[in-house]
Amino acid sequence: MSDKRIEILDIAEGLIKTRGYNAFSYKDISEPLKIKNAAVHYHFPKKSDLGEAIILRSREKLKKYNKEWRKYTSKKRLSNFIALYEKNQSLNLVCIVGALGSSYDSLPDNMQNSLTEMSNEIRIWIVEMLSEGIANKEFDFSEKPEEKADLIIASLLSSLILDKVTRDNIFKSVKAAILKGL
Amino acid sequence: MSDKRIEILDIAEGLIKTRGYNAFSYKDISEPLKIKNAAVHYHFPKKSDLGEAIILRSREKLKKYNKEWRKYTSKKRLSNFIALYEKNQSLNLVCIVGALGSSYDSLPDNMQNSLTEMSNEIRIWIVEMLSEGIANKEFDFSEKPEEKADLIIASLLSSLILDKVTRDNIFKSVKAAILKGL
DNA sequence: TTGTATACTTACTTACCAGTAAGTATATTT
DNA sequence: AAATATACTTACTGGTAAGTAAGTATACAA
Repeated sequence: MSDKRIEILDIAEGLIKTRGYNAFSYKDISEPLKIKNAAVHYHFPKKSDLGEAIILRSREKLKKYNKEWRKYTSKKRLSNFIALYEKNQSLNLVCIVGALGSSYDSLPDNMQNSLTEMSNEIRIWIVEMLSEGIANKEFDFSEKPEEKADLIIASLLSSLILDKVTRDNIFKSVKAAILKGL
Repeated sequence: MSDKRIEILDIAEGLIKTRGYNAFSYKDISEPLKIKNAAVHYHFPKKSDLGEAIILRSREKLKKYNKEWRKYTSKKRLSNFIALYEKNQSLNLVCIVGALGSSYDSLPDNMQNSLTEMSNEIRIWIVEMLSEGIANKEFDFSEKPEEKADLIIASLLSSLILDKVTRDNIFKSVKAAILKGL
């Protein structure tokens, strides 16, 4: 991947995570990079191509982490997963699923499909993490792993949204509540 | 409030809850009502007026429920609160805070402010509900009411988003997990 | 050295969107 | 009966957005 392509993806991802898919234009990307709007179209002919590329890049990153973290305990893996959201929070960003999911019906088909696949990949991953933690007695909770996973993912996702809206630190208390419940 | 004004608010609220604030136009409202786009501008001169009116109407509704439900037990009140989300879920809608909050930085100032006030009103309300439930032994949990309230609000909010994205029933398991944790 | 791929710029089209000014129909008030 | 308020329509402006066609500069390869 060329440098410019990566720079475009980085800027667009930031815009999606603060303003959403429908509130940015190619001008918002081309201006800070000091190129023309048509240059962005050269790399990503349609806006939906750019949107899909951002989702795919995120899915690749998660796949990479999934592999890398296999050597760690379940506890450590979950803690690392929470740290991914903490990173967004420190930059005042919403996560991709939250940013795009809330306007799901307005998204082009290719983005809807890739986003759906992404969120299901995350769910499977976390269920696996929790099930293993229960099996080797690192975790102790009464809910079904699927139920627990959904609760964790859901609360992390929206704590980022609520952090912006309430102008308070919801993430902190949600993180504490999640760890207490394991 | 006139009939048309209410009809406009209803349609716009549905559009926000499925597509987000930046993905609908006055044409999307005027067409189904069989009026001209300028007629919508007559009722709400600027789009941000319409956006703010939708938030304000929601806040009024919540204030009304807050009053009406005072006669009920804490358990019943919380159950009613969850039912508000269940209503959205059954219509495949995201809640207002989720729909607007995820693109917070793109919203006009008046909407940002009203949305922030709304979410803080909800937090105060739920903390009150939980604190009373603890005091009269209807509830039994170890977290601080503030922490618990944030977890409940956060998980409800994003279960609606994740329902759309995963095309599964996250809300159901999140609701179960919340009730189990009280 | 000629060709070809890459990474753009220039210049444009088409379309839509928010917003407005001016006029019209109808009902209500004075 | 005249004046006024309400709820629009008609007709328009200015701006911006997505997307494209054609041309240019550079590097590297045949």
